[in-house]
This record gives sequence, C-alpha cells and structure tokens, in this order.
Amino acid sequence: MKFTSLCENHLFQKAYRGGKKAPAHRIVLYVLADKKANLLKKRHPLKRKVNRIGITVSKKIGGAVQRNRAKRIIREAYRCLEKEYSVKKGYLVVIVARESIAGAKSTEIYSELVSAARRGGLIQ
RNA sequence: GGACCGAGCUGUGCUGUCGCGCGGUAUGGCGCCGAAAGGUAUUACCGUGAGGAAAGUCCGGGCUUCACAGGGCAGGAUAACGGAUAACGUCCGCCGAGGGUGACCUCCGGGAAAGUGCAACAGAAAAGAACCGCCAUAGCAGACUUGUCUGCUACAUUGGUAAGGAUGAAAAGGCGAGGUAAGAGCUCACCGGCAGUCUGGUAACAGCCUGCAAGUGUAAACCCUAUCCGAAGCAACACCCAACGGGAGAUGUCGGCCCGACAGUCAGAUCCCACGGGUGGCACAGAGCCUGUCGGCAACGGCAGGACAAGAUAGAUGACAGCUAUGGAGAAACCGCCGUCGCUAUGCGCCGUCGGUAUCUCUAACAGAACCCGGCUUACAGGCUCGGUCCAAUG
RNA sequence: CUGGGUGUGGCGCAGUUGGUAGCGCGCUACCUUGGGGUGGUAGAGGCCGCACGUUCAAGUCGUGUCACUCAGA
Repeated sequence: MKFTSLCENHLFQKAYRGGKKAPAHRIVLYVLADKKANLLKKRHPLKRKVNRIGITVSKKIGGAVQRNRAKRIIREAYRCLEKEYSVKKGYLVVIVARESIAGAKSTEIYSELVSAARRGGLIQ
C-alpha cells in the first residue's frame, strides 16, 4: 500500500490551525477534512478515497538517524492502523513527533495512535 | 610476562511474519490523470538496495555553463629540499630544529645586511645609545726612590672608553686568559655567527680549511621574493509544454576596477510584476577496487587476470518477535597452572592472577547516500593481524 | 550548495595599531527611614565557547574544532 504524502507547507499550516488536535505522550495527531478529496479520488487509479499523510519530525529529535527512525516508526504505526481498523478516508492527517519519541518501539506508538485516532474521529 | 610505539583490516549474524525504493519478466490496459508536455495503474515472481567515516564542507579535480572566455591591476592561496599525482594546502622520502632511555613522535620550517611600523611597565638607554661611571686632564696635600706613587677636590672645558650600573622577555656575541691610562675581538683558546674554496649529496644540507666582525626581536604586523589561481556551481545546465500579458527601460554580457570583444538603443537588449509543470543531467565502468608480477627505499607507476548494476525528491534500504550464533561486562559455581602464607609438611587448606567449562543477567559505538571522484578534519563500543622498542626473567 | 555573523560576570552588551578585563540591570552587606521604596557607600561574581600554536606577553593574531544564527540560489 502506497501512501499519498503531504508536502506543501500551507497544508500543514491549515491542519495545525483548523484541524482537530489529539495529543498523546509521544505524538500529536491533527485531522482535517481534505477539500481536494474528490479530485484525488478522480486521479487515483483505483478510484478510492485516500488520506493524505504528513509526518513532522523536528530537529529537536536528533540527527538524521533518529529522525529517520521516528518517521519509519510512525509510518509503520499508521500502516497497522489502516490494516486493523476501517479508517475514514478523505482527510489530511498530520502526525507530529514529540521529543520523547526517542527510543520508542513501533507497537507503543501504534497503541498511542489508535487512541488518538479515536479521539480525532478517524475511527470508531 | 609487563609497559609501550607504528601500520593495516573489520565495524554483529541468522530465522519467521508484515512492509518500502529502483530495475526486469509476465499479467493487465489502450483506459485514466493533466491545458499540454508528460506520467501510469493491479497482481505475481526474480534481481538489487548506505558508510568508514555516507558527517563537517576544509582543500583539489572531473563535468556543465558563462564575449567560445582575451590582457592588465587588484585580490587570494602556498612556503626548507627532492619526488609522487589529473590535481592538491594531500602523500612519500630526506634535511634542519625540538621532545623521548628507546621503537618513534611534533613543527605555517622562505626573507629582518630593501623599506616602514611596534616593543606596555620598569630602566640611563628598547635600535646607528651615552645618563651615571671609569681614564686622561687641572688644582691641592702627603710620601720618598726627586719624578713617580697615593689620597682628596673640581668636573667649568676637551678627549678616550663601553668594564660596571637595582630594570626588563630582550641591553649590542658568550666565557676564560693576555693586554691597557682606563678599556674594548684589541690579541689568543674553546663555543656561537657570517662569507668563500674544496669534498660528499640531484638538492635542502653536512664536513674540513681559510677569512671576516656586520650590531636585538617581531613578517600567525605591513611588506618583499618564488610558484599557482578566470568565475560560478547539478537548485549548475540542456530540452519540451503552458503563457507571450502589464510596467520600467539604455545599457547589458561573471566577480572589485580598467582595457578589449560581442549584443542592443523604441521593429527595443535587459530587468521587474504573476507563474509554473515535465523530461534529461542521474545511476553500466572508472584519474576507481582486488589479486599476481616487474621497477622503485617509499608514495606510486607498468603489465596480466578478475569482480562490479543503490539512485530517492517530505526523500526507500524498515518494523516486530525469537535464537545453544558473535563480541564485551558482571555475578556466583567447578576444574587446571603459577605464586604468597599457614599447618599435624613428598600433602592439605586459605587468598590472589590467568586460562577453561557450562548457567544467569545486562549491553550492542559513531552514525543515513542526494552529480561523481582524490584527500583532510572530526565522531566512534569493541575485535583481529603484522612489524618493532624498553624493562624484568632464563625454569 | 554557497556566502556572512556571533560566542566576554546571572541577563543585555562594550573592549583596534597585542601590554592591569569593563558598563548597565540584577545580587550581597551596611547607612538613610517608624517600616518599605528611592538614594548613598562598600563588595562578591570571569580558565573571554574549546584545543593547539606565534609572541617576552593573546579577549585581541593564526590554524583547527564545537554551538547558535542570518542571507541567497
């Protein structure tokens, strides 16, 4: 499964301002309805709605190795989330790593992401 | 055995489940997205996928573009000598200086007899020095050997000196002897400096001999000398699609300046305003790596053979679990060697170092390609190999 | 990728041809006041980001390095 990535800075800004915020110990989740969801559905080869995912890892986390690991763990956790639950589609999802993510396992992040997604309204 | 020195290599592995980038084959499709250029779904299989520093971006190149790029000034870099190299500020060798008992290590290590500047405080004086002093000189007194010696005073004058003077980082070669009115490289020995001949060496330089006496330090102060350097960087740059609108406008074309060359001056170079998207560059192959051999003290070079496919663009190379794998640390247990001590002494016991066996626990360095190479620097848990030095010992 | 800048008392900053490290705020003690503030006097507090070097002498000069920060494409 391929992710549709979020890369424009203004979309991040919109998600921070207008999105639903669901903080946890090691991550913060922002969810916002995607205005271009229908356009993306049209462009998608299988005509599915998708969520656009953005992962933010600041330099506070550490060097390139630590930041890459944080991104991988978060991506893995989100992948498990889509696999286990029926995630609502058509949203901008921004996941921000906090400084305490150093040394965490992906299963721990996964459980935090599940509760955060429940509060953010992505899953029941 | 202990303490070191130098060089090189290495940088956990395996299994299971899930997952990612790129390439290929098959499947699938002739659609879909987009204004266009262009891109391309799904599924399966195969192949492949981070480093010694990928890092810092400190040097040097390749490559690309810039009047097809030319001259001068300015500016920058380097700094004993010889070599290696595409090149270097790198590497090798060697010289000199310094450190270490030694293996060996460290050094921005040209020029101060071309010029300018600076040297606080202290000190007479901090760079073509003369304040005090010493001596000559003048006067007086004394002694006697009757023209010498000693002492005192004056330094008003003139001259000779640089021995001594509380300083300072540094005081005009050092030190000893001779010498002198007093002194002084004035003379001599030793040491140091400079110049020259000769010898050795490609050279820096070293050695011997002869001669000379110039007057401090600082060029990581300006500077001088020699050599080298055009500028920018893959967000370079080339091409394609869209747009071709509005405004400024006489200069623009690579940096600071000048010259030269080219383009342009209203059919208007160029700049600004709004603005992209895509493809190539760019992932096959080299100044590269490994092995052998020859040349060379070595860096390195010649020849022969061999292996080789990361290529993203919010950025893949992973997540989780397990292991009688691997390394390290610790714990207690057993066995063995050696040593000390004690005793009821050809043995036993206690303690210690080292090694081995199996068990348990903990731990796994620094760190992530982004156009590509050669170096440098910095970070780093450990492990392995080779060569060498010093000390102790000789069963 | 390229080019700059800054690290000095707790905080904000000075410090030029190298020669005793300073200013303001803050802090401490004392005086002033019935008490506090204000005011006054005195004082403490610095390996000048780190390392090596040049020099008689380094905050200053050179090289390396670490951290922070700005600008441009």
